[in-house]
Amino acid sequence: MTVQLPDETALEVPDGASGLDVARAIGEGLARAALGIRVDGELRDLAAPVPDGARVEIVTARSGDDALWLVRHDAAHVLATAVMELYPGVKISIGPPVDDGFYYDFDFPDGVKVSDADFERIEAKMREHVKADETFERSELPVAEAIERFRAEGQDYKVELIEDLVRNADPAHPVETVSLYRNGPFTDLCRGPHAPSTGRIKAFKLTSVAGAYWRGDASRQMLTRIYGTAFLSKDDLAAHLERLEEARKRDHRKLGRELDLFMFSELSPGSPFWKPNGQQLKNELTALWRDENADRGYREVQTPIIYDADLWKQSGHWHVYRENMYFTEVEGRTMGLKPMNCPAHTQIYSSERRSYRDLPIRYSEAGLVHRHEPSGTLHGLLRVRHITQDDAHIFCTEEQVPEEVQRCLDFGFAIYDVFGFEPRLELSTRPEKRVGSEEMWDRAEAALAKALDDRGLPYELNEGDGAFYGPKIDLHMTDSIGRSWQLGTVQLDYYMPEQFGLTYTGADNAEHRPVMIHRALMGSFERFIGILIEHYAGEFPLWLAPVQAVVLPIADRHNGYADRVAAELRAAGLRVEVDDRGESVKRKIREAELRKLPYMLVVGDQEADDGTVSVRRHRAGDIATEPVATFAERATAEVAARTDGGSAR
RNA sequence: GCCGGAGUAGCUCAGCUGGUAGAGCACUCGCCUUGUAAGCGAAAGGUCGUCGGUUCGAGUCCGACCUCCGGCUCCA
Repeated sequence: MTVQLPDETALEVPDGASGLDVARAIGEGLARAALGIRVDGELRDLAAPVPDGARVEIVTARSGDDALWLVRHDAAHVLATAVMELYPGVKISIGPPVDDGFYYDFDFPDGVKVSDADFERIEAKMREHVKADETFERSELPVAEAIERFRAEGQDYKVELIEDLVRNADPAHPVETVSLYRNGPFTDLCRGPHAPSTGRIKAFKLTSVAGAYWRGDASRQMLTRIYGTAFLSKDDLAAHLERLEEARKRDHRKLGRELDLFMFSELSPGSPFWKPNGQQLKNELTALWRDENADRGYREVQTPIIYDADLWKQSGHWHVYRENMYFTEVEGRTMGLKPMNCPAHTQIYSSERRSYRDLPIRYSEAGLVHRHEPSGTLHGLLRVRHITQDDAHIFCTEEQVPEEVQRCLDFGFAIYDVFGFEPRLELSTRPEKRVGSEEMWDRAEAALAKALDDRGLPYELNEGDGAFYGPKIDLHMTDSIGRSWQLGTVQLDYYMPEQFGLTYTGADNAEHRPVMIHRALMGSFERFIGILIEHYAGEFPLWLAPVQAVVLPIADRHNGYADRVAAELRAAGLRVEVDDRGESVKRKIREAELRKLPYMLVVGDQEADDGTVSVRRHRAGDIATEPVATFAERATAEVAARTDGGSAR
């Protein structure tokens, strides 16, 4: 028979040849290096038979993700092997490879707690199995036998997995057998594939331990998940750990403290305190948002943060969202802090009679909302309870929906472009806890999908993750260590206009129901700034930098001149400090560099005589000695352009 | 909310098996008057997250709670 190789050549191999046979036919060296194969696009064991005419690709350490996937999958099994030996009575569940490594979930016997202090011991045991270079052997077992086997071993989770496999199978292709993989003393229920043997894991490390619900279900058993990572060389592992270390340096929580941007207090968990520097940055961002809103036909409003529960009953929040809201009793009335601005905006809408000629009406609000996020989910600025949204609600006719949604997307991309962000798009559809009719959801979901498709934008379908009142298009960004966060959102809502009885008078002089579009582009200033800090690693573009320049007099006698320079620059609209402490220039520069201040202006006898400043740019070093006015022009132009001035990394 | 870990000076961290707290940097003061990433010296600074327990004695051991960190669930 023949197989197709990636370079389009055909290779003659004996009937029934395995992947290894194919590799051998190409070369002995390749056969030794082979970890697995891709057959017609599917990753398989090296030992798997190859069908006649198949396209076969040999996976080696140089195959990138395929190779990592195999080795990490292997490492997960080796982890389970070690844990089974060290902790008799442990029950195993699942252990897949993931983005940066792998994990395995265990149910340890009562009283056994595993922490990272145990990693050394577990890793040592894992090393033994890697060194032994145990072969991964695949076998197939009839379902009944497999269940019996795992039941006998007390591996209840495996039994449940097999039973579910059988139950959820396509009736046309019932599951009759399951595959097992054995390495050394350990056998696991596993679909595969695996590399030929444990010795192919050239470098691994356990990284963390965490709780994880069995099958991701919060009502079920909490298992212990051990995370690790594995690579094809020690250098790759070292490089990976190095990257993690670098990522930690740009963690917004660390930079927020170091750069004096914000702080937290135990007395108000999940609520940032903006310090002057952080507030300055937030103000600049708000100014950008205001400018852009004004350009696009939005009118800014501000609404109260606390309302009678009646409002929340009418909006649906009371029924669906109460758990996440803060309530208080005042003179016998139940009042709730707003978790969203939408009901408030409907009040303004319905305060007047509206004509079709008025639509679309676009209200924007830097709205302050409070949500009682579960304590375990709070995370710096990225998950807070005190949220300032760059919110807006558009009231329009059904016909106007497509254009308004497009405008929102355009607006979002325009904002993200300022920072060089490339968000990932998601379309989130009807959730389980929802309001409104199925027909309404069909209509709304179709409208959003069409908006994305019309522009050919790639997006992910996130089923069941919509808002309770309507589907949404979300813009996601990742933080410094690769966690994804939702920022912007555009939500289509037919429900709330109905609930609040919103109307407009049409050209036919009859009353009609408007449609509401909820949209936040940055999402919240808190989360957006968190991402921004990590994106810039705290080295903000000039327009955002809380302090844009610091004047550094060389000796006390230059303080007067330094003050005059600062005054001139402030008059030009720049945010300038003078460091007139009796410290050395070296020290002042070092500290300014650590504060990541964009410009340092050194002034001494020479500069005072000539009316100049010696300009040093953060990271770049000395760039010029120029008249104060020239520097002012340089800096104000940079600010006006809202460019990153080359500081983004 | 759930599982695990952690909480010592403003920050980063020491403090062995219980014997009433220590360093560097920062802050304050003094000297130095400085030319592109740390000048020198002195003083000061802590209810060891909170509350309770064990003990002659608790930063250290035990319990509860709070907050933070890593995940899980959740993220309207």
